[in-house]
Amino acid sequence: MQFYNSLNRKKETFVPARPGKVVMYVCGITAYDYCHIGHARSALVFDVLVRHLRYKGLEVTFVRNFTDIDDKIINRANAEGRDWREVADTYIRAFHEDMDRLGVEKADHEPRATENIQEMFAICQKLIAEGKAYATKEGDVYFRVRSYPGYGKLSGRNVDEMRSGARVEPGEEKEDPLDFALWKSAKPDEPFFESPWGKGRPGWHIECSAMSAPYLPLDIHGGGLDLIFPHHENEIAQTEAACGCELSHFWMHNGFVQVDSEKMSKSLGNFRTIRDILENCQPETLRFFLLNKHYRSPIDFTAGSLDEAEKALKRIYECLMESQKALTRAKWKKIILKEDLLGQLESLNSAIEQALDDDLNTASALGHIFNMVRLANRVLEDPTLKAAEGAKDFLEKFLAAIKDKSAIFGLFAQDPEVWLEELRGVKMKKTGIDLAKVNTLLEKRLNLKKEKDFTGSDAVRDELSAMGISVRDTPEGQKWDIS
RNA sequence: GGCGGCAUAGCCAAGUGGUAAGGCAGAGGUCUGCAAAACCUCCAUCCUCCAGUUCAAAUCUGGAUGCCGCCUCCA
Repeated sequence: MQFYNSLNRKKETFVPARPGKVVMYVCGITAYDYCHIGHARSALVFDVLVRHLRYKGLEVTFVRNFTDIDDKIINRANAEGRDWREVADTYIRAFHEDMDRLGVEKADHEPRATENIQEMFAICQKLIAEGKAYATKEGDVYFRVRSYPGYGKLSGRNVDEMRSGARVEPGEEKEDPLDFALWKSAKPDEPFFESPWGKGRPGWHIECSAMSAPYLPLDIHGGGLDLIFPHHENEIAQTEAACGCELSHFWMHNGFVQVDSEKMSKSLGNFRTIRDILENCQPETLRFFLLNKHYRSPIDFTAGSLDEAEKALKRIYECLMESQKALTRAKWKKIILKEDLLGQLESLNSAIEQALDDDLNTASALGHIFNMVRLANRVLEDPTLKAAEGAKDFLEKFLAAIKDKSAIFGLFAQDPEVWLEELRGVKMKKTGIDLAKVNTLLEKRLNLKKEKDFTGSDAVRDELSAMGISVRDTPEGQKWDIS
């Protein structure tokens, strides 16, 4: 297995520190608003990573934190006249709801910043004692950036060339503009914790250092691309300066989701929340869309992108349904198959695993799923082949392979009929089509067809078509779909 | 100004040294009363451009152009 390690900017063979065991920490959300599609991507990418590692037989300890004290949470609480704790709780709950719907598994540990205040004190005190941090008269604690020689190794920055910290807020007493806050003194009316330096609250970066402390050293640390600087850089500095060990051997960062080729931002007003999107599509469609591209590439969310994902997924579910149906056959014929179907299936199956082993290439892996589907469709299409014992064997193995892989992707796991029915419901809701009217027309068409009045039945079909309904005739009768 | 990333068909998207996966859309065929779905066939002699390395490059190197991200809160 190899993954791209942001730390060295190249793919490296993944070897966990302890054989067979992986410790993975991913930066979770700051709980001040509903999650958007970008949060969904990050969660999904690392969800699939964990699933894949487990699939490979590794014992994974997965930690994903919550930031539940922060300026934005406080601002939101003030604006709504609520307690900040209540705001954080609300959005943490919402996070879990959204993630459940998307099929993102819970982390093994989901620490909250406010539950780890003592650990933050411990880190601060150790750093101060060793001269790597200092407290000011106001009760702020700053990290002495120049005391840590490795500063900038993740983001590829040079301390002497950085002008980032050149900004010093009024009232700050930094020794060096580069220094960043570990602990912030509380302004009047702000929530606070009693600390060795007076009333205050944690700086953002120290939270993750405290929450990851019980699990060190980490094999993989993940998060969004934007967190590389300053968040992850600072996290490395604090933790490594305090513990003297490596924070994480691998750093993995997921790319951004853009909306109509623009960055999602509050100011542009183009935020798309998960719950908003799921009003009009199945969770699995969003999941498929986000996994159908390599995790490090930027992904552009546009009006049509979910429709495309939906059609692609439907292709797979229809194939699964037909395969299941074909297997209900009672008698199978002894026919020698000309083609080595099982061999092809097997090589596709291993190609999927290889793709995931190579920097979690879900896009490539899903491509191979479609190749499997094509293979199965070919069997299903040929009446002779379909009845052969070899086909039975193939279809059983095909369904087993899909089921096996669905544990990694978190896709294709539902009952095909249920999923397709749901899809119809979603489309019905979206288009506002009247089910009763559709059924009336379908019945009318059926009767006309029985009377061989094809002109009449075609007229009804046109009428349905105008409504956005496509009808097809199958051995089991009329089937319809919203196009 | 500093650091980094990306550029593959109408669209989405894999491929990082051996001659272009997959999805959507499109064309023809099989099937069908006609359709639809499915299947079969076709759809990039070429991967932004220029130069170089190599027997061989979309893939490596240098340069150009374009787009994007980070450097301030951010998944």
